[in-house]
Amino acid sequence: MTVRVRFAPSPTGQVHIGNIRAAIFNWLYARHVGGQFLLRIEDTDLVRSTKEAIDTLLEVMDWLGLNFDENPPLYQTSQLPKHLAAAEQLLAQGDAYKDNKGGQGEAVLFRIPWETARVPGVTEVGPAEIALHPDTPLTISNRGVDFAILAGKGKAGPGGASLAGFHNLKAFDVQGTLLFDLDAHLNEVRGGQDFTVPGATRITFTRRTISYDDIVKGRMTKPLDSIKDVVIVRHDGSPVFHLANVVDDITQGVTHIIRGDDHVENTFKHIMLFACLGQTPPQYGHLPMIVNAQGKPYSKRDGDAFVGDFRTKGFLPEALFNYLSFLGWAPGDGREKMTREELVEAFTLERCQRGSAQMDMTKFINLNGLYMAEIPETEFRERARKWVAENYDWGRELDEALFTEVCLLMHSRAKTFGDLAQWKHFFVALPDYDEKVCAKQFKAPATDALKALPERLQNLPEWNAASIEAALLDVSAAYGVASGKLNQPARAAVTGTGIGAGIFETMQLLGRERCVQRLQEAAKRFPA
RNA sequence: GUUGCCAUCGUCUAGAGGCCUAGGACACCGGGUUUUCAUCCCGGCAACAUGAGUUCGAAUCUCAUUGGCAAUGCCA
Repeated sequence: MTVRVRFAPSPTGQVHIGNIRAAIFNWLYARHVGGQFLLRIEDTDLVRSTKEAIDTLLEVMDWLGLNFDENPPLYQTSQLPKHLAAAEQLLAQGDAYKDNKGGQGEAVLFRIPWETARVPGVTEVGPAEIALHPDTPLTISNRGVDFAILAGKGKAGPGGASLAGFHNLKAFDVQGTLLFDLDAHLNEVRGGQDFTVPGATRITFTRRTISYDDIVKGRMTKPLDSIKDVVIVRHDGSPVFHLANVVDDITQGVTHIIRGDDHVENTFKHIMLFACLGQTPPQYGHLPMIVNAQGKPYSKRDGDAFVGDFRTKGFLPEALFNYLSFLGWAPGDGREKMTREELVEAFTLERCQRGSAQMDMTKFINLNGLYMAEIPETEFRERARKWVAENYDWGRELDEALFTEVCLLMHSRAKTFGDLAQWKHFFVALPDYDEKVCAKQFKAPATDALKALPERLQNLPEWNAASIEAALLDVSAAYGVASGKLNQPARAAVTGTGIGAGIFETMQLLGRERCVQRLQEAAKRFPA
């Protein structure tokens, strides 16, 4: 059977790296096994879903090269009739019921099945017992068992779950007297009669669990007495995520569901939904969350981790793709910088991490720098040219020959295209002087040497890096500045900063006139 | 509260009982590449959450504790 996986975002804002990482892993898995990668837009939240969000999502996926099969994607809103039909089917089968649970009107609830022969992975584990808080009466009905548990320090805690969780339920009071025996009233309860049992302090029942094998986390188990019936259609008639999600996965023939850790609890309900709809549940794999510097999973409110932001900051899509692939996964052979093809080749869900991973911007910037360095010179120049034209005032029109030279000189120093903002001084009359750097550099005896430099430069017979260096050395000697110690002051005066390419080459590129002009300007602005 | 999941250097990770006095990468510190920055090279710092057990032997297995996260919605 062909593997079919999907990425199912809800277009209610920007996509953050947690979401897109799930998309990347799905994509990688599909491409690795030669399966299909599907896109489904879960736009059922009509209030918050926007066209813009869908557009940015598509744009970001395209930018990252996350091509999906079966275009156009499936829009969840288009599936409404199928969702409702599924709810009808469940209702007709007795697997769902209507109830005015929240007092807002009648909703449809999926009933955790009492008979579980249809559901894979359900096993009886044996007798269980729960201590109850006596202030809240125990209620038993076809909609579930409800009670307050006796928590630490005699406090009451919320308890209860679906009726299916409590086979052979018996309730006792503090003396041990049997107050209620579900087996004796089973038909009445399942027929719709409610029972209230005040004064119960202890219940016993046969515990059953549902388990499945998670591709990344291993065998997962949850007791049925911790699962409540779930609303699948709201009082206003709109289907809820659980229903829509499962029905769409059936429609799209999804075989493997790879998603974030936060969905593990839902999985048990979804498996039962699949089973009650007559389908074999797909395979599940739950990815660890990506957390921020505070250790919290990224949310739409984090602002900083939107995928689109990395693009506008000048990061390379292949670097982001590579970096995100390594959050929660590693090939195990020490490789870290891998091409998309290598990643597809090496990727397996079995090697996914189980614990959450924190994004480290520094490491990402470093990796991006590696990718930047590797761009061939001509291509780099074209991309850089485009970048400055689109992002900076000074970049729209500039000396093209000079730009080519600057690229050659500065390429290795650019970790992201965003770093190109520092190239500004090459293309404008005066640099933006960094006050702190200048204050540090402009001190005697360097200042005097600096003042003498313009004249010296004017008279240089040749203008090249070697002659400039000689001139600096000369002036240094004349004013008692140690050899080489004039370089940084000169850099500050000419470029405004303390960092950059070799100062002689930089000055050569800038040209004699501008160097002289800037040296004089610096002397004026920062009289020592 | 309850249930579930997770736990190796600051961060991402390697590690599936002896190959581990725990390896790599980023960051950091020091040095070198004709004294900035970047690149490159060399060196250094730095971790198995804690406690019991199983075993001849445990980062690896078991249990407990602690901590983190998640779920517990008519959000998705």
